[in-house]
Amino acid sequence: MHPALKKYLEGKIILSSQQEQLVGNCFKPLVTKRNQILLQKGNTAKYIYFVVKGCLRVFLTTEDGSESTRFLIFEGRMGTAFPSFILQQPSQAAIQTLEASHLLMLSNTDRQRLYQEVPGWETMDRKGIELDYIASIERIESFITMDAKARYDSLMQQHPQMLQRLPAKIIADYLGISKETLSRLKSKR
Amino acid sequence: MHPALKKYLEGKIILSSQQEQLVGNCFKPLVTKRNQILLQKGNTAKYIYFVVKGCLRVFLTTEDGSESTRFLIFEGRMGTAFPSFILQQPSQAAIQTLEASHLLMLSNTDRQRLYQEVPGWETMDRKGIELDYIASIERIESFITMDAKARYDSLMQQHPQMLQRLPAKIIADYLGISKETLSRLKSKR
DNA sequence: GTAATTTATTGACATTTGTCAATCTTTTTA
DNA sequence: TAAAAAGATTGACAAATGTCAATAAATTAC
Repeated sequence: MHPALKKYLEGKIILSSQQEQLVGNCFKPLVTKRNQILLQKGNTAKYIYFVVKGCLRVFLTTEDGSESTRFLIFEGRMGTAFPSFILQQPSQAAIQTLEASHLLMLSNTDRQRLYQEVPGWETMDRKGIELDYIASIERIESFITMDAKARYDSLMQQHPQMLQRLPAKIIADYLGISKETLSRLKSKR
Repeated sequence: MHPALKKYLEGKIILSSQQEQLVGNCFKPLVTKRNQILLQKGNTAKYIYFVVKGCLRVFLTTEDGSESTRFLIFEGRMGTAFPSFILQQPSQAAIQTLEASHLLMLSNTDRQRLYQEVPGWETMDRKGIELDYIASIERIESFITMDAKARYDSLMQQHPQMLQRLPAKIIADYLGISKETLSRLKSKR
């Protein structure tokens, strides 16, 4: 098993060496360049990605060519185009790497297999989904209760590394604002 | 077991009569009036609510007294102040009934008990959480990609009953807009 | 290393949305 | 049923944010 995945699982679940091997085999390594498309809009998401190194972006594209970032996934985290992956339906969103990345891919079938063959895996996974869901609830609240400036400040406080690492236009559409507005917010202290 | 709950579980899980009794006992009935507070902001959510009849509102209050609706929960659905319930931390949000309601309450400890004693319960619950999470992702997307009018039209199409049943000001803050703006959107075609 | 491309900033202006206040309507309660 | 409370609408105006265009800066690719 990849040491980064092992670290991720530490404290979340205890695996026998046999189980560890099974889990390790289910996560297939993938090394990508920057700006590589992992999932095209319209295709069905087959994998969840664990990010060992690099960064993924799940984003929407509209008819007129504009893009909106639904999620960003950094080192030590898992993610995918969740609705498509769970419902096994064509994805509204696409997935791309924002940096050269090292990934571990878990297929939907292997995911089911882990549920069945590794006691405790489903509980661990459920708890992970619960936390992701909570994060998304908090993001919804940020849209309901905060203006653009407040959302930016909040992001700056919670994920300062995001701002340094990613182009501002990605941050802007993650926040749901135009890149010009973000640029002005930054200078406006 | 309450017939509404039985109907909810139908097709999701198969229970022995003994298990059915256990589940039925875990969900405690509660009859409320309109505008009754089920959870105060600052308290920790102890229950998930299944709505047999009526409607719940999970909402945020700010210092200046304004309110924002985080979630609305109608008949045949379950919900609570999710972050507080899962993390067992003081809730940012409060819960109130918007109508006289019939509820079934599941405590956190009984929830754990069902996980342990009813095979398949956790799987069913996980799938429910996945769907709720998907719904919240779609709501995030609505904030990133749509303006107020588009969000209103979308809600009107997906949940027309909500608009008829609830005061417009509740709808407005669910959409993240002022009640005046909503009022204008409605007349504007 | 330089050209090409992408990204960021800034200004001018348009549009959307919010706020406040007044009034009208509906619903609730006594 | 009448009074009171809550909710909805509308106008006037302010504030926030978007759009378009020009330019500057940074990054990427050859």
